[in-house]
Parts: sequence; C-alpha cells; structure tokens
Amino acid sequence: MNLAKVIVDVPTMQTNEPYTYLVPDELNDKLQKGMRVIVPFGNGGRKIQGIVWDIDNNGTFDGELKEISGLLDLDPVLNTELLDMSKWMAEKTYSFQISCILTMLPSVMRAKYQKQLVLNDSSEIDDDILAIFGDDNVVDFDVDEYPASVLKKIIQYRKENKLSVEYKVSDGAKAKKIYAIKPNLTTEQAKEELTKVRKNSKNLIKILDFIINHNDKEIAQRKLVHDFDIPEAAIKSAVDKGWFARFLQEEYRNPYQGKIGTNKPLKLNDDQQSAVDRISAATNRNQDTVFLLEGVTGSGKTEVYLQSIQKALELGKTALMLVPEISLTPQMVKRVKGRFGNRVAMLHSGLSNGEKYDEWRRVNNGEADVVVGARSAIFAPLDNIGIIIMDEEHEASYKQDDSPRYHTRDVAKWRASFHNCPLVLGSATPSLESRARATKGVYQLIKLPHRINNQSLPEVRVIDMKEEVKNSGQEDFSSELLSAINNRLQKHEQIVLMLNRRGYSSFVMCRSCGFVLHCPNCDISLTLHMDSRTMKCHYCGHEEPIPNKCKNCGSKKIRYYGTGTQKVQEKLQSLVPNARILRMDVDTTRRKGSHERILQKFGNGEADILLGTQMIAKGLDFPNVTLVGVLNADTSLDLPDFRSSERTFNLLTQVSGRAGRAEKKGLVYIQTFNPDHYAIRLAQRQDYELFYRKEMNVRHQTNYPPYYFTVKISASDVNEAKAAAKMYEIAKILKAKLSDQAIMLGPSPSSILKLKNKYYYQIIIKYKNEPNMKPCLEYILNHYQKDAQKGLYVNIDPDPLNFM
DNA sequence: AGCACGCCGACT
DNA sequence: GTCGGCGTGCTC
Repeated sequence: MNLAKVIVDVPTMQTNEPYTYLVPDELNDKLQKGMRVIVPFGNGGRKIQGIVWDIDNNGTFDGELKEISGLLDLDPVLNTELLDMSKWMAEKTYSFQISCILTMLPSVMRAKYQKQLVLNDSSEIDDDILAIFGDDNVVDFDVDEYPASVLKKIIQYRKENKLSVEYKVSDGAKAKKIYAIKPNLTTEQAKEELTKVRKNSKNLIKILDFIINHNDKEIAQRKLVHDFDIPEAAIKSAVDKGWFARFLQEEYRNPYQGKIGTNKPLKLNDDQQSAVDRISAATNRNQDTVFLLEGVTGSGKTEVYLQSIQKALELGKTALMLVPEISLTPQMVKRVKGRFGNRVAMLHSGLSNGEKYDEWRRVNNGEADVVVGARSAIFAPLDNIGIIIMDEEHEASYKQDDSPRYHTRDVAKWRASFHNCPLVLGSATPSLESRARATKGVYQLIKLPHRINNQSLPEVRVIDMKEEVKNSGQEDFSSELLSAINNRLQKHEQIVLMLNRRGYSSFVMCRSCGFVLHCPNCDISLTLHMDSRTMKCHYCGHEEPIPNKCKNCGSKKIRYYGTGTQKVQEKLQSLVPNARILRMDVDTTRRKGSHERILQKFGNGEADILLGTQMIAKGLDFPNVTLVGVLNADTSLDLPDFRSSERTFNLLTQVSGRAGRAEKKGLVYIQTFNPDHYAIRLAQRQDYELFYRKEMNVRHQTNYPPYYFTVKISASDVNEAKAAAKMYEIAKILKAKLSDQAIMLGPSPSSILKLKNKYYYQIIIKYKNEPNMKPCLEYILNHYQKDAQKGLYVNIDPDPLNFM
C-alpha cells in the first residue's frame, strides 16, 4: 500500500515536518504530489487540511498510521518547484513550511474548519437539546455559544453515543459556474424534428435552426438567450425533449472585460536597445544572470521590460513581472494588457478573492503566460519561465512584514536559478545592497543614464524652512513655492504636492535650527514615547526626558513634528481659494477603485493640484504636471532607522521625476529644515552615484548592511515585563553562543512599544561571519514555541527592513 | 491550533 | 469522595 507524506495545516515547530498517512485504495490512482487533502489529526477525531509532499511506500514512523480522509483537489495546486521552494523558504525565513505553502496559494484555498454536532439517536433526549438541531440532525457547533448546563448534557449524550462531534473541512475556492448548452441532435435529426413541430412554435423552430447551423458547438445559455433571442423556458423544454444537453461550466471572472485598448512596441533608443539585447541573450542561453537595470526616472525602463518579455515569449517561454502594489496603476495595467492581451494574468490587491483565484487558475492551467503582480505574484505557478522582472527593486513593500517574512528578491533569485533564466532588478535608485553586488560583479549592471527623447531632468530647488519660519512664520508653504503654485495655476498647468507622512509625530525637532535629538550611543534619532513621557532609543534602550528647549540653540520652538493632509488641504485652499485640489491619502483611497478614480480625475484635468502622501511619488505620468512640491522632506530623514537617509533620497528622487515628463520643463521644490543634509543635497542634484558612495561610507563606519548582516528578534506579550524578561533571557543565550564580533543592540522597547494591546521588545544583531547564527536562531525558535500558548510570541526577522 | 490527560483545590 | 480548574504534551 502506498504511503503519503503530508504537510499538515498546524503551524507549530513540532509539526513542521511531513506526517505519514495511508492512501486508501479508492484514492490510489487519483492522489498526486501537491494536492490538498483532508486528514485526521490527533485523538479527538479532528480533521484538518494538508498538502501531499510525497508519495512512496517507505515510512519511518513506527506508530499506527491513519488513512487520508479525502481530496480537496482534482489536480495538484503546487508543482514540484513550488513544493521544494516552500521548504527552502521556511528555513530561510525561520517560519513553518505550511505557512509558506499557504502564502503561495490564493487565499480562497485556505481551509475553513467547522465543528459539527450530529444526532445519532433521538430517543430519550431532552427537548432543549433536540431543539438545537435542524431537520437533518446536524448543526454547526461552537462551544462558547452554549451555556454550561447544555454543554454538560451534550457531553453526557456523547458518552452514550447518542451524539457525535464531526469536523468539516472546506475551502472557499468556488469557481463561478454558468449553464452551457450542447446540442444532442445531428443536423439530419434536427431537420427531421423540424417537420414535426407546429408552425406556430416559433421558439422551438429557432432552436432547431440553431442546431442545424451550429450542430456540435457548446454555447453559454446566457448567450443563446441574448444573441439568438430564445427565452429560457424554451431552452428548458428543449432540454426536456432531449435536444439539448445542459451542464454547468466554469467561467473566469474577468475584471478587465472590454477596458483594454492596444499598445504597440515603441522605438528604443541605443541604451534601451542594448539593455534588451543583453537581457534576452541571457534568456536565449538559459543563464540565471541577475541584472541591475539602473535607469533615471523617465529613462523608459518599462519599455525595456516589455520588449524583453516579448523576446522570452517568442522562445515559447513565460514571463513574470513584479511591481510594487502602489505602481499597479491603471496606466500600467493598460500598458501591459494592451501589449500582450489575454495572455496576461494580473494579480493585485484591487481584485476580489474570486477574481484572484480565477487569475491564478488561468496561470495554473497554462492559459496565461505573462504574470504581472505585486509581492505575492512571485509565487505564480508558471512553468518554463524565461524572464523575471522586479521593477522598483528597492521598494520596502517587497518584503513581507509578517511571517513568513520573505523578501521577494530572494524568492525571485531562487526561481531564476531553478528556471535558468535572467532576473532583472530595475530602479532609478537601487537599494545599496543590490548596487553593492553590482559593483562587486555579482550582478550585471546596465545603466540607462538618459531620459527618453533627451528630456532634461527637472530643476530642483531646496528651500530652507528655518529661514522661512524666521521671516514669515509660515511653516507649511514657503512664499517661493506659493508663488510658483500661483504661476502654474495661471498657466493652467498642473501641480503635485507631497506631504511626507512617514514618521508622523514620532520625533521632536527644533523649528529654529532643525536640530533633532539623537541617541548618544547609536547615532539614531530618539523616539517620542508619550506613555512614559520620555525619549527612547529603540536600538539600545537609552532613555531621557522630553526636552523643553533645544539643546543646540536653546530655542523653545521645539516640538513634535508632523501634520495631516486634511489640515494642509484646508490651509492650501485658503491660500489659493480658486484652485481645485484633489487629496489622495489613506482616507480618500480606502474604497476599492478610488485610487484609480482620483488619478483619472487628475489626468482628465478636473483638478489643478494633487495633494497626497508617498503614494503619489511613483509611476504617475501626467504630461501637464510642471511643478512638484515636497512640503516636508525631513519627516522621513530623522526616523530611528539606519535606512532613513536612503529612503528619503529615494522618495525625493522618485517624486521629482513626476515633473516635466513631456515637452514642458519641470520644476521641483523641496522644503526642509535640514537643507544641508547629504540625502537632500544629492536628491536635488539627482546624483545617485555620489549618494551611493557617501551612504556606503556611512554604512561601513557604522557596521550596517551591506557590510554587515542584521537580524531582529522580538517578543510580544500583553504584560510588558514578560516581553522584556523574555528578551533579556534570549540576549543571554545569544551572548553565550555568538562570537564577540557580533554586535547586539538591545534588548529595548520597540519604537511602537504598544501595538494592539501588546508590548514589544526587541534585539537587533549585526554580524559578519557567524556560522553559529543559524543553529542559534533555530534553537530559539524551537525553545520558545511553547511560550506561544501563553500568549508570549517570539519572532525572528532575518534581514529586517523595518527596524521599528 | 486543539484536544486529552493529569494533577490540584473546592464542593455536594 | 467527585467536579472542573488549568498546566503539559502530543498529534502520522
């Protein structure tokens, strides 16, 4: 008898390995690796979902084996590539294999569990218990819905076998089904029938005409009704007569029905052409080369992607293109769909769960061979991949923030090497990690240094808000920016204003000199904690009182920094009463499709000013925008994170690229209290190269990536002392096991100490060569699992992007 | 995760 | 003497 190795849906460390089950005879010829199954688990008769990891007949388990109870799929949902990858990914991210598997699948395939109470023998059962059941003697059973007295009786009856508890496993993976019709008659038979029907049965005659003309074609019932004007009742009677066979057929939900035009390939300039040549040469030769495509904003990276994809498709291969969620704008979708049409599957958060499932199935069935999507699209079940593209590779959203904490770039590299295909990392401002690898020759660097059609980069002016406050008392809009706004309004050109909300109110800054309080130990800005009324360093735990005057210049104008978009909108409206202002932030884009609507309105010229947060910095391409203003460049500069300079530089560079994308020249204003900071100065000059070198220097001196690896370990509990104590315990273990080259920061409270009523404490370790690190983290993972039951969670985040 | 088992105090 | 509280350990 065959044995199946199953990964069960129980996310714990103890169950993080395949369990052996017997394959019942009736499943023997159906069961395949990668299918979802239902299996019994534990001694309470519980049933759970699992994934078939392997089928063979050599088991090592010497206890009594149980049988697989049933199948959830008729075809595998994971191929061997993705199964192997789930194992690698679980080890890499210190998470459970089942969690990795579930993140690879559409969310509707996640099992739902329902306990049910079944009535076996209704004689001698009290009326109050009988009343619980419906006609079919089965009822959904949630223990906490019933009072103790009832539960007591249920337990008693269960002992007597009059009642039993059963477990139902189901999933929400419902395909949309429609009625389809297929004629049962040959043309001759139909002609024969035609002589028999009464002359006034006009609908039956229509049906027979249809059969005569479209003899063996299947057709949707809906189509028969609309296109051939045959009422449903007539179809039904034709089915009764045996003329038609009627059956249910799966149909894909198509969110883009009829919305897409065409998009023809553009002529490439020399830089673009040579980029496409180098990339497609790697596709041709089956080389898993990683390319870093460094192109200034407006250099036409997207066209390079599309034509490289085209080359892969011409070889009969498939293509995977990843973009940050935020740049999956309608403009982008139209461009790709317009180029490759129905071969494209789109996977993004704007789709309903059912639509996502349909797009996923189109890929799994081989009906789509180009996939475009955000982070999780990296798991699309494509075969024979010829190219993987990651646009805006520096974007933090490529890293998943909760378990499994994978970085899309790592998964992309794994898949590229599996498929022997190139991986293209594209950005105007590559992450330091990627750029350093390109410099070392690990990645191939391709540069696109010129904007297409030789447009000039916009002029960027930095405005010192310290002066502005001193002179006019104006904190949000400098007089220079305001006059530029008025000027564009007169010329009927459009304006984009960005309010940088990152780090809103979490640190204090002096409005006279721009001074921000830093930790004496870590050179990281201190975070304001209102609960304890102190300034804390969440790297090392240093703490000091909130200052009431500036330590640098003595001014009393020191306070929390930050302001909301709504407030700014009101203020702006009072300054330019006639301007039409559109606001775009989390509040105005919460509803599905509202993001799209706002951009469309702005693109149609229904507004003069688009005021928004970070989400307006990327991917927008509006030719009439000639002025871009960043109202507060500093808020992301002084976040307690060693990447804050890099993020600020990226953001400013990206948003500047929104200005002057057509023939009109663009102008950018950056308002800041730190006009001399290198991130701002170099963003003004759009000088990535110099920024890269300068920032690498800083990282080298402070022992941060890419020179050092980092890992974040955190503990959370409703009880603050427990979380802290746990981290001190872990710190002790780490100190004992790691070399003295490893640098430990903390334990210290996280900068958002309290989140969802839980307290967080963390340690950050910086290390270079630490062969003990992996076993050590695995030890922590195994050792502290049991604490999870008491609500104390220990998390490990390898290579964290978010240090807060 | 969720279930049973087992050991302890409180009760008819 | 028994009921039910929660801590502990296991699930093919």
